[in-house]
Amino acid sequence: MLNFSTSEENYIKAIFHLQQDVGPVTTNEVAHELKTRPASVTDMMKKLKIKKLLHYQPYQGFRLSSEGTKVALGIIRRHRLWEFFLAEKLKFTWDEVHEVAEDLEHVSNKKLIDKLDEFLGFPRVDPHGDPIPDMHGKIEISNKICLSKLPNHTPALVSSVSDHSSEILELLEHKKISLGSKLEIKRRFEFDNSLEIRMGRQPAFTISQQLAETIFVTSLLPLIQISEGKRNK
Amino acid sequence: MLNFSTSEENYIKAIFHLQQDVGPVTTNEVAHELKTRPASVTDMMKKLKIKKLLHYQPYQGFRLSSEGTKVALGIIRRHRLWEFFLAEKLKFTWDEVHEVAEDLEHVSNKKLIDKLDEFLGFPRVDPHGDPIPDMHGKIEISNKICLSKLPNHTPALVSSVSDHSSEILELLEHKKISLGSKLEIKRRFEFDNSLEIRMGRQPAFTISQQLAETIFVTSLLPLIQISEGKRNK
DNA sequence: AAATAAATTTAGACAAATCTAAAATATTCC
DNA sequence: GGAATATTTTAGATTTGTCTAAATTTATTT
Repeated sequence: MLNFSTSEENYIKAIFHLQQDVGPVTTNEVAHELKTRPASVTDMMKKLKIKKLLHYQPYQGFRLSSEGTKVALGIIRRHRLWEFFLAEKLKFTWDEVHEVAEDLEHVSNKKLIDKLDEFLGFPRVDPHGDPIPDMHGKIEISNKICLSKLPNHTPALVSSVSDHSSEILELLEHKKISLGSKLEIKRRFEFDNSLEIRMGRQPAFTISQQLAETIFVTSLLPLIQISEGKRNK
Repeated sequence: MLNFSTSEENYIKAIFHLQQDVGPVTTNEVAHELKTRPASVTDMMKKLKIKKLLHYQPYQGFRLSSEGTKVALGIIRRHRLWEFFLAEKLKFTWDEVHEVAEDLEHVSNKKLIDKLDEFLGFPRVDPHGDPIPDMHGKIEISNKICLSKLPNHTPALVSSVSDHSSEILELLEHKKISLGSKLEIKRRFEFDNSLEIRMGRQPAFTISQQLAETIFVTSLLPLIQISEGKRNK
């Protein structure tokens, strides 16, 4: 595996993350994500295309190639292992780890990362609950669903949180929700889409729509797959 | 404290190390140390002079300013803490740590480094026996002397080794010499400047001039200061 | 299906860090 | 002390990654 510049790595990572949600990634999306200009994105896309890391036709958006995906998973592995290290060993709080890991992830010494992985006990998820790719680039795909889509009266475990800010951390700590918490929805309020939640034997409490949309859970019961109509055409 | 580019940091660090030995540092010395061209060094020196990190007059060589020294000590602190981490926690061997630390040292998040320091138990020296500056930039100055200058029959502790290669590691392991080993010189041979060494109750053995010159020791007895004539004029 | 708006790309410029080749300065040696 | 040599600096080019402004392509509206 070749080496890439910090800048190239940031583009690859951004595209990987943007790809998760939708189909092909657009110039503007990447520019917004990386706080750079669309023209700079175009320049870099040409470079990454030449290096065969992505598929790209002018004006058509881009998709990582399989090689590009491998590279992205390597970067994400490094990022998440460092996040785990920072939280677990150095006692950083949840909201602080991301920024530091942004720098550490670009140190791309394979032996370093594999030994770090071993030192940490081969953790499966980072402090936000996101899965850590293994040394071969394999990543766990879990059955996470957004809490706002969990059916009522269905016990589930909190498995990740998609916002990493100190503000959400403050709220989650106040409500004593953390990764692994078991909860279920008792009731949904139509007015503001807030949810009444039950955790263990504690009294029920409500959480806002915004919060419910950032929490992801794994159901403890098999869920009936709700069809979302046609998949991507 | 401002931030500096990886390249600027490498120049600052090189000058700091080269300064240790002699007086002002020359363009060629830095170029050689950093495997770059003299013209590149001159360019960077102008930049660092403007940033007040060093004193420099064309053709006169350079010296770090007190600000530049502070920056250098920060880089060295990061480098040596990471080396300690790699050796102690990730079980890297002695000769492997330097290269990886060369990359990690440029991640300059103060909180990261101070928490790493704490996690490691505030180590005083890195795996080669070189002192680690503390969070205020204070560095221990020890009374190390080169083993080749230790008087005969004077017990001393091995306190650092100035070569970090796998070749010297192999030799030191074979002779069972490590940091903290107590030894004394029994006899010197004029022919090749080899030394007969005694470690504990083991049988004496000899070491070459080359090896003696890379090992530094702290005498367990106060040594008479040998005058070296005039200091720097 | 034009006209307008939005997104994307191109063209050209710039800063950082490097290089080569030539010029300037210091040093060494007879 | 002056010629030869070594060192250092300058001048100008190159690469990477960025930018602005203008041109091009695609999408949206009426």
